[in-house]
Amino acid sequence: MERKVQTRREGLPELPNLNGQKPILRFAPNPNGPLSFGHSRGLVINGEYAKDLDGELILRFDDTDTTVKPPMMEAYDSIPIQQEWLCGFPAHRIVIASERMEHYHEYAKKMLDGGFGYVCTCSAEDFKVHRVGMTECPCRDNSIDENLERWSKMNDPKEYQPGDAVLRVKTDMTLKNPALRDWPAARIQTNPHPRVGNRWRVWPLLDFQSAVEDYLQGVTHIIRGKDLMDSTRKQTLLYAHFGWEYPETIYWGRVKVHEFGAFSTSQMKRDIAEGKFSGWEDPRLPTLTALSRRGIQPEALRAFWVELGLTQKDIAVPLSTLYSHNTKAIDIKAPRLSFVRNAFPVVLNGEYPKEGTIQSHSDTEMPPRKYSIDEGVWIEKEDSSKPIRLKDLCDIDADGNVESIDRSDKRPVVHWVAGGTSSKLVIASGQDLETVEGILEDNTHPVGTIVQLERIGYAILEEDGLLMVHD
RNA sequence: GCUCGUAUAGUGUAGUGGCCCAUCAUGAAGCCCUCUCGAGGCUUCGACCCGGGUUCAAAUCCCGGUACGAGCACCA
Repeated sequence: MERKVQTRREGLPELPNLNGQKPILRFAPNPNGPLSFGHSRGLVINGEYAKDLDGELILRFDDTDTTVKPPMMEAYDSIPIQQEWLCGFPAHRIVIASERMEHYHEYAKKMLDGGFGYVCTCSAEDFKVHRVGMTECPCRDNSIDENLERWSKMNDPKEYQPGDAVLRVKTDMTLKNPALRDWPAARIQTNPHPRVGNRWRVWPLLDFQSAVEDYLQGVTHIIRGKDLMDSTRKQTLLYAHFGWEYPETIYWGRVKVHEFGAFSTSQMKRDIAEGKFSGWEDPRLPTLTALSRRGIQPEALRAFWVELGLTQKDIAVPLSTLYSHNTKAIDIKAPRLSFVRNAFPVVLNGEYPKEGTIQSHSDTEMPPRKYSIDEGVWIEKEDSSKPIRLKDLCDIDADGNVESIDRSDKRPVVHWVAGGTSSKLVIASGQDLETVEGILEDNTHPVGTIVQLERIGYAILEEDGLLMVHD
């Protein structure tokens, strides 16, 4: 009996409603800090589609909030670098929202002119009562002229102050979903923006700014977290007012990586300021710079996210899944090296080759490593005082007497160092930084080389020691 | 409370009515190879949330239940 082999879809699912067009995708972080692991999903998914379908990836800085999550100037420079590192190509366009404010103002005014927006002077608390009670606020029925006048008052420093008035999109106060009822589109902020200072007073909120910008840029597909589902619905209502067609939208669910815990950009910023972490590159942090420093390869990150796919399911994945992809990326080019922790000296008695070479990598043609022994070697304390096989050298008994050059039995094979240099291996485990002292085999690999420490795992050579990649 | 969404092995994932006693990866266990607890090869383990309905036929469609998650900000 023959059974047909089931066809399994490889990679990302097909993009819906492509209709032969090249997709225009975007990834829009808030530049209030460097990119982190969480951002990498959006970058990878949007980037892979843009690359595979010969479309375009827009990198957009949604930096219209100067109060709650104010922008950080260095992020404007670091984010494009991190984006290119991760995606493997630079974004086709970079859009900075704070420099396109005149467009948002233009469409805000069109909204008022068209009678589908209004300036609301109710307090947030008062409006909440209307939202919950499905009642209309008094500002809703004001004339277009009244609204235009109030709009200019919002923009006038001598008139409305922050909190006095917001611009709202007129939807329907009896909509089933409370989130959609006359949602806010813009508000007054007087904190200076790091890029454009106090040039603007009325700033758009995400749902409005993003919607207008997606339209202006001709975005065809929006792929984002399902927490933004209501954003889509709000923006679709706005698009209907303008007579635009909303892009195809796809969502992914929440991802929890247990080892990373709950890091937020603002929390990390505080912890770094308090000295809890050494900086954005601290190997304990889930930032892209830290991951890169720790030897995580961009292709591993890409394979990881593509494999998780685009389901709306909430998932929890262990970091070991990412590590498994990373091993595939680094093993083939990682030279082997010995690092002896808790070094214990063993004097060798008997005949054995005092000089020789050992393979650097059993599956590649890497130049072999040389060793030279005076009278003994270092082994790990845990391996001492029992018969062992010194890897690639000889069998010895518990006292260091050489028993055989060839492997004679199934005794454990142990790594060792002759000479060597004392070094340290730093291991980031959760919130802790563990340092292990040891002796590293002499080598000429440059800083930044990812090596495999035999019987320990992968590590990256740094100026002052070794940083554990993963095992 | 209201609204929206999701539910396949330990963890992820494929699968849109019959090729499914369910795919692939990861994980665990074991074997082979290898002078690493690495890499590679092989074997084994292990799942369609529950209850109804539609149908000749349901993991797949419909309805309830349950669980989990998200939104209801003058944050993104």
